[in-house]
Amino acid sequence: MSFIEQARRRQLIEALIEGVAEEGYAGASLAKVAERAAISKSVVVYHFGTKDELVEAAVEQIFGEMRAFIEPRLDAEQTARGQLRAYIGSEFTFLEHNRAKLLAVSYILMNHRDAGGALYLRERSETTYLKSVIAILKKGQADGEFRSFALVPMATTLMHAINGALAQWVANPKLSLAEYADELITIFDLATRKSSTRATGKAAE
Amino acid sequence: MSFIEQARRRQLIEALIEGVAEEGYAGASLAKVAERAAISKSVVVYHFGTKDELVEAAVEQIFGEMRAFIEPRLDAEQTARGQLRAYIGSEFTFLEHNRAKLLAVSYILMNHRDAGGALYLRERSETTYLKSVIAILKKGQADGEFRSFALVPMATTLMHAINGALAQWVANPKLSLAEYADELITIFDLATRKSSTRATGKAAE
Amino acid sequence: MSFIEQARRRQLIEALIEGVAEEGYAGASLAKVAERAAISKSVVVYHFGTKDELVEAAVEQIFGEMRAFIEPRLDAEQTARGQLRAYIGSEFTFLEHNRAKLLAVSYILMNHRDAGGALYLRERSETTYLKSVIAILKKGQADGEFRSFALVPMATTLMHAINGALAQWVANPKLSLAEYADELITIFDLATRKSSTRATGKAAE
Amino acid sequence: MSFIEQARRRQLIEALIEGVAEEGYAGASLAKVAERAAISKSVVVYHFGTKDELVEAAVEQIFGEMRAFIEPRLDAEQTARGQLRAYIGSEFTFLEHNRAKLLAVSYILMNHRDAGGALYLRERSETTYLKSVIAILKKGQADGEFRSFALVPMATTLMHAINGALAQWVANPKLSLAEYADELITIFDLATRKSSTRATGKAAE
DNA sequence: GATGAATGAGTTTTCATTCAT
DNA sequence: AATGAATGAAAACTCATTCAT
Repeated sequence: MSFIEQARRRQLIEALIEGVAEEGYAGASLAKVAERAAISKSVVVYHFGTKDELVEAAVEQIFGEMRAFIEPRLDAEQTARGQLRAYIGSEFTFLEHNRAKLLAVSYILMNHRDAGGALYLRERSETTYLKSVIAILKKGQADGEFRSFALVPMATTLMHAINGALAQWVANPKLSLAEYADELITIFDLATRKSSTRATGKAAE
Repeated sequence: MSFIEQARRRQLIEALIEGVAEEGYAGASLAKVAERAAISKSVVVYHFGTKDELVEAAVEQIFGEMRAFIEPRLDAEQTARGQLRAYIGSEFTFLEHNRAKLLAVSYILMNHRDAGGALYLRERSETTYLKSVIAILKKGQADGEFRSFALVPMATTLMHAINGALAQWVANPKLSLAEYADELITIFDLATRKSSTRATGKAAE
Repeated sequence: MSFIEQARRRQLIEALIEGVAEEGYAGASLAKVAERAAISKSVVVYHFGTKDELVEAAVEQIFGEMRAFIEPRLDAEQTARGQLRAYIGSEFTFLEHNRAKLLAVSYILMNHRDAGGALYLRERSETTYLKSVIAILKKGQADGEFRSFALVPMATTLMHAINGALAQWVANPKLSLAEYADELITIFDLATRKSSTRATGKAAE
Repeated sequence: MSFIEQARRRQLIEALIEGVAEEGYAGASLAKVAERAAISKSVVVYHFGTKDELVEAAVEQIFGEMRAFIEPRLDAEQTARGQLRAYIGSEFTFLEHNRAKLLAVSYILMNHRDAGGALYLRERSETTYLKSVIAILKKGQADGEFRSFALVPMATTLMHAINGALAQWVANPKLSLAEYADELITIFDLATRKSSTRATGKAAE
């Protein structure tokens, strides 16, 4: 892929993200993206072939960035409990610097359907992100750090809790994300730990 | 409002709900609603004046039904802890019998914007539903049942947790909602109770 | 169907026919049809739902008119030979007064494809028109009027011969259709009759 | 013209022919041709300047090949009757090995128009092919082999008869072209010969 | 020789809305 | 109370072509 092509693709994906973050999924229209990028609609088609491919490329990219940001922070932790805190913390850090991206993703996952009307991207997000949270939870149970609970509801709740933070932040931009993150860390610490365990650190304060 | 008018409105709102639940927010178009109700587009306009008014009427109605279902179940509980469990339980019971309605609401809240591009319905849902959860949490803290935590993140998390259950259920229709509800009850029981409190019953198992 | 609806459909079909006759299949575009009818594109969609339905409605109508014109003229003849002459003669008479319609049909049959890329209308024309010619030929052979020959090539040749006349007429509008018809009558008279038969009348001159 | 240039032109013309034969005139678009040839659109433009020139080059080439195939076979015959049979026979032989080419030509002749909207290629085909048939017919009449008939209708009918065979073959690929050719030979033998003439050979069987 | 990039005009279709009846 | 008719704007996409490299 040529340099100019890469630049254009990046520019168009950015335009899409901004548009969707501001206007909702309607901001993903070829016309809106082209206007934001100050080019003609056909350029978008030229570089992506299809609206769907643009949207999917954007999601892939954001997912990739998130993974690249979060994974090393998880690997730096030994305990499942530490990983859980690191997961929430790094999601929030990422969120803080990528509001538009996460907003865009959440609009797209809710609205983007293939020709058959299926929400295939939703599924992909589940399998990608849910799985990594579930892995942490499983490890915590295996290591005796976590109590026994059903994995899917806990993981789903955590992911939607972060999404809820995003929604709150959008509604109220003065919200302190750091404090919000601490609250979530405590909530999931309490929700997952073995009840006999005397919690130490923040969660027990 | 005449009887026939009421019937029509109910019919059209139902058509909208089905359409949105199946096809996403695109299912809210006048043409789709009219087709589903097997009448002409102009009838919809006649009874609601505007697409927006139809959509908003649908949301109002669903919100009303939820309130009517949940509130008495909350009032039957004395303790905040009991109310919290009742809240989650009755949300799930409602969900079980009103999948399409809640699905439709979640699509609409995410997509419906006024002429100026504002998501005003989202705000309304927050003020309505969040507030009732916050009231429970506040009472629990005042009565010494709950630990000290920030109200908004906890309430937001709970509401999005329920939304997460809906999403999981849509993706996997065989999911046991009762078990899922129990898990959530435990999670929020653990997350809210005073740490010194020795939980009894399910939550502590 | 209301009166105004019928009128619009007739008008739009007419616009389509004129457009296609003048500009080829490209003249069947919604924009061109709408412009010719001096209305907006959406009116066409309103009345036909789809471009394909408009095109197919036009073809049906023309086929119907042809059938209505030709069939009684065939029924008025007792012998196969007479029917063959009547067929050619009435096709030419029809052609003379419906140049645009037949031109349009021939463009459409050559170009109109369904979503899968199949030329389904061609097939329909074959089964409709070829069959009636084949019936005449069969009868002629059964009655001993015609020699033995393969039905499909003869029928196909006749139909394409008439199409050829249309093409010639378009290229050269001063062409005498009556004389051309006489030539074709003779050609197919000679081609079909029993070789022992002494032809009488024009064909044998 | 360099060797590589020639090769490219041949390749592109071939891609055009295949595309048009399969998809109709829409298969003649630059994008489709380029995709079929697995090169970029600009290559097509580079070698032909214009879509129209590509299309016309393709037609020229096919016409040339037909002429090269048929002419010697005509020259090998002394009598007009023999030439007529040879013409039909060699057209069919050519057709049998060049289905896509003839299909493509027939789509192009029907659809390709210049900027002014004129079907100039049609005219060219008439003057090229019709003329050679007319020459045969004229000779047959001059030599007393053929009866008196109008030249244009007979020649047009013959040419369209062959086209009809192509159409039948496309609709029904199991069709025996050899038998079909024999039928046409007989038909035009009977249609052209002097009525007193006792036909010999196949036509009179 | 070949191609990547861009474009404006064109395609069919969906949409919310207005208006007269 | 209902609806048929019409519309302009917008949607995604295709097309032939131009231009710089």
